[in-house]
Amino acid sequence: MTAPINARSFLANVPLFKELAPDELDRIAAFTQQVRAPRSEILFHRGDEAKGFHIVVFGQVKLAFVSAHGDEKVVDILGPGQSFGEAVMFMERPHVVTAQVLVDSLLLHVQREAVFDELERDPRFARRMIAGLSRRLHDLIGDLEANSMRSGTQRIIGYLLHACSPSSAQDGGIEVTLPATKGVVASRLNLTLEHFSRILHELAAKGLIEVRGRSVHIRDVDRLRGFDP
Amino acid sequence: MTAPINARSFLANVPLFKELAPDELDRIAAFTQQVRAPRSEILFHRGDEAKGFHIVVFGQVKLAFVSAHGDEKVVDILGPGQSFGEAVMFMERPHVVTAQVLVDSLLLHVQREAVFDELERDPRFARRMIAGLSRRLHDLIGDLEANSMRSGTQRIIGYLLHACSPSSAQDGGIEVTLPATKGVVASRLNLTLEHFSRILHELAAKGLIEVRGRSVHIRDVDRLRGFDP
DNA sequence: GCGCGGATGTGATCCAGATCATGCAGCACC
DNA sequence: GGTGCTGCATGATCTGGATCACATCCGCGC
Repeated sequence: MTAPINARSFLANVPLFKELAPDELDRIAAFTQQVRAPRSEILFHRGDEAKGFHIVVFGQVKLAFVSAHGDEKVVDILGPGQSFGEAVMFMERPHVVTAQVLVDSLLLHVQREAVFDELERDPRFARRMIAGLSRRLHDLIGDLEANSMRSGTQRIIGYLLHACSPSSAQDGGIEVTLPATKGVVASRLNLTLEHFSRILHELAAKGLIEVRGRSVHIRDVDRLRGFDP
Repeated sequence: MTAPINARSFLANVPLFKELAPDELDRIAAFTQQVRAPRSEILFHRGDEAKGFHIVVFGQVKLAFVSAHGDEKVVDILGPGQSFGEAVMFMERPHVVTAQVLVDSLLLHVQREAVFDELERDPRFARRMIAGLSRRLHDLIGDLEANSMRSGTQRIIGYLLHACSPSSAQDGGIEVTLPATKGVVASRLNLTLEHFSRILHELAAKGLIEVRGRSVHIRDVDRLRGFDP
């Protein structure tokens, strides 16, 4: 299902490919295919070969470890503009996580060859790629720190604060909407759904937040930030 | 304490710089300085500016999170040939971990500028850098998985097996030497020293390993691998 | 060979968070 | 207006691993 024309215009808006010359974009587009995936579809499993990497155009994808026993731990929840699978593609290794689509989505799949070729040609592209990997690495270290040095409550607070950081600091508080079901977010934070639920209610009981379905209202950002110690 | 001549010959043997042309090596060397650091010296703290990245020539360095309360969690233990600090350098962000020297060491410090310049010039170098970052990312995801999906015992077994994987599979078993004190290794595995000690003794009690100081003798690799479930 | 400090072993106890079990609310689909 | 699903809350209980508190061991300088 290759559709170079459409893919091209999407590509042009992905951070990674912005400012590429038209001919470069054409070459990339030639190796790119659109992937429509309905909710709950699995894009790849751990162990599958990585022939390229994915970009989310619209929709939502989760990356997760899945144990032999079926229980899973969500590594990340990805939305429009975000990409995944690059690292594993560069190493020419099988995927280490499983990617599952959370809501009906459109993705682009860029083949390895296109990226490798472009790296040879355009140092700016290489820089962009390096920047992307570095950012990922940085975020991952942040998660590692959170998981090993902070309590569940602290992780949730951190997550809420992070999720709302660029948003308008209205003085009536801030509204944060969880990107996925509570179960998925809980797992992303390395918590069980039950524990997540309890902590949310505890924070609500202390007047720090209000929860209505997936939307969390933070009454006072600073008070939430300076909580618990 | 810049010493281009010596640094050059070290650089030539670092995986990252292997196969670079002599003039490229010269340019890098011009921006590289040797750093001698005695045991327990801190190379940088979380929050310090990252002006470049480090390579271990000989010796050993640990990277760790340090909480306000003084307790730490070791992220990695690095030996000769390994480098660290690249990701943070590329993002032009302060360090997120603290680096402390474990035994008297010699390091190289390569300045940002040298790397950025070289990236422009040599796509092979960019590829090498990308490969390095990808590997790091991959390993980190492995740690994340271990910490969130495996028990302490499983993490220790995994660590032992990984540490001996390329070594000679003598049929009398394999000898693994812990790279640092048990306290440091324990923290690396996200365990307390006490817990680590107990698990080691438990494994020894089951006849799977023998521990004598820092050296661990694995009687039967396959039996160790297929333990616990 | 003595004393000292860092690195360990071991027991007793504690606790955050997981598990198990159950109820229930929405919401789509006959 | 059931009937079945998926998502969520909440109570009761369990447990891996952390903490605290000592006792040791071992190398090293003097």
